[in-house]
Amino acid sequence: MPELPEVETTLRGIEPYVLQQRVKKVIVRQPQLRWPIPDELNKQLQNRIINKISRRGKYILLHTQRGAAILHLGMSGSLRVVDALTPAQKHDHVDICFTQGHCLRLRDPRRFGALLWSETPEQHPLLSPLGVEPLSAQFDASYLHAQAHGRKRAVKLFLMDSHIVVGVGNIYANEALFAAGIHPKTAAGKISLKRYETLASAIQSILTAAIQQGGTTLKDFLGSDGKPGYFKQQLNVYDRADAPCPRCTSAIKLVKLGQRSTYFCSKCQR
DNA sequence: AAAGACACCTGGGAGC
DNA sequence: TGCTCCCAGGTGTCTT
Repeated sequence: MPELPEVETTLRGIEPYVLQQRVKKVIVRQPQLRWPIPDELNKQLQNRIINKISRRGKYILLHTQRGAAILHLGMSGSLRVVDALTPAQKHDHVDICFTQGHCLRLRDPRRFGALLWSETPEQHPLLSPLGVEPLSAQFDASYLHAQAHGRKRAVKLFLMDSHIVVGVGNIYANEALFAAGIHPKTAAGKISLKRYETLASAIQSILTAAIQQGGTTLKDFLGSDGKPGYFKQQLNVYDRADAPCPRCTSAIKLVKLGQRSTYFCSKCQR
């Protein structure tokens, strides 16, 4: 479900309700997410203050003075801030309740998300191998070009590999390659530095624009305020198989790459 | 070392 | 109406 813009939208939405709040208790209704929610989570968070909230890739971190909860929304996860008395609905798996009477509620129908605890989150095995942030200064054409050296895999899969760059999921990988005029099956290692310049800036401008619009709502993504994202209106290729290419009007093609739907214009993307 | 397939899980829509 | 099948915004892990 969420890619980087949706996670960032979620984070910004919940931040005012979470920062500097003291945790009263954690209610776990369904601990079986991608990995079991650790038993110690309530013990670690109870009576502690969330003094910082951050994002690394698609992970959201709720920091306390001595450790952090690590949260991932998977394909279908969402976070809402609700009054603690609001009845939990199906798939509302976890509440992090605060002393002020509200709580942060995690809903995740498919349960591909995760909620973990680490005293040293930056060294956590899920986080430490992650690649660069696409909106950071380290992400540029020469980084991509260097990482791609000698690689034969399709550039789209290369872009979606979180060990290279985080946060670029299926929607934005498709859109960025369209914007850059690069065919998604091109071997990552045979793309020139020049073309990586176009691609890197396309990724950054698309992610930035999507964040500004509150993310992309396909069917069920809602920001923590319950509003959808509006970026879907600007998707040029994603989910538009057979529709006319906005640039040249020829039909958008759909193929599978790494079992993921891949949309592109065979005329505009070479 | 790198690439590819598979796994986890539920719900929605298409087609019959 | 109801069944079956396919698809979905992610990503760690196992196999080649």
